Amino acid sequence: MGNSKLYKGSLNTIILKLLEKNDKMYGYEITQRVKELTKGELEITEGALYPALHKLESEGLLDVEVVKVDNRMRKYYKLTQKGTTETANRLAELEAFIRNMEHLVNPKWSID
Amino acid sequence: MGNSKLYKGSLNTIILKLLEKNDKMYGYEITQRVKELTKGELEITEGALYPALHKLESEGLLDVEVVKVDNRMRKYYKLTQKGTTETANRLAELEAFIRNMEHLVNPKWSID
DNA sequence: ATTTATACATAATATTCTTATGTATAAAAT
DNA sequence: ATTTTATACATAAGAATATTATGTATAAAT
Repeated sequence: MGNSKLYKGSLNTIILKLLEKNDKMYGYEITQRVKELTKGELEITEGALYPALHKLESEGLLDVEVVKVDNRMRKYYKLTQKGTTETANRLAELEAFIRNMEHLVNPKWSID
Repeated sequence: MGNSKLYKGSLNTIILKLLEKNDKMYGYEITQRVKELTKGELEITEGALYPALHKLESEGLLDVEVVKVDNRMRKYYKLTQKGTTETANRLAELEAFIRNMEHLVNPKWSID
């Protein structure tokens, strides 16, 4: 993903959040949406995305529905109930992460 | 590091930033400082920290100075000139990352 | 005397991602 | 007409980064 190593570990959270907002999406759509939302700065690679989707499905966080559009396959993913709960948890973790990084990188208070 | 997977990839940036602020630090000190600054939420493991410090040193971003205090060894690390430059780059990347994650997770504008 | 804290280190394993490769159809460009 | 680009999925080999487990050694606290 992208050029920066910082995204490592955040792909699942990104996928879950997009599905929370958009009800159902397919893989290729996710890559394009992320590109748009980050103005081209974040490009999800297929080698990361598809295994991630499969894993989230196997964990019971996503349901899949295969559809044929213009003679091409699409696999639409949507959050399960468990997935919706887990998304809230992941988002809380993300916010905690960002708060912590801000403390470390731009501390408003300091013990020095 | 911690419980969340999100920190994967950010350890180097954290180390560099702490050294930018504190001139020189030793490994154990870094683990304790991070723990304090995050109110215990982020605990750097030694198995991640020491290899990271060695790598940053081998890349020429850190200089090391071995000191004996109370008959115990300490390896003090500090930024090289190259390390100072690289720290600025990494911090800019971190800020870009956080902006992008905010766009993805809490978009102020939306194309939907 | 034992445990906890300080202080370093590395090996085996797990996780996550990149890069490369593969299949297949539709649309656009040459 | 043919080649390239876009759409749409997938997986395997390898790199990068972290966890867990283990090891050495000294000082302080229980």
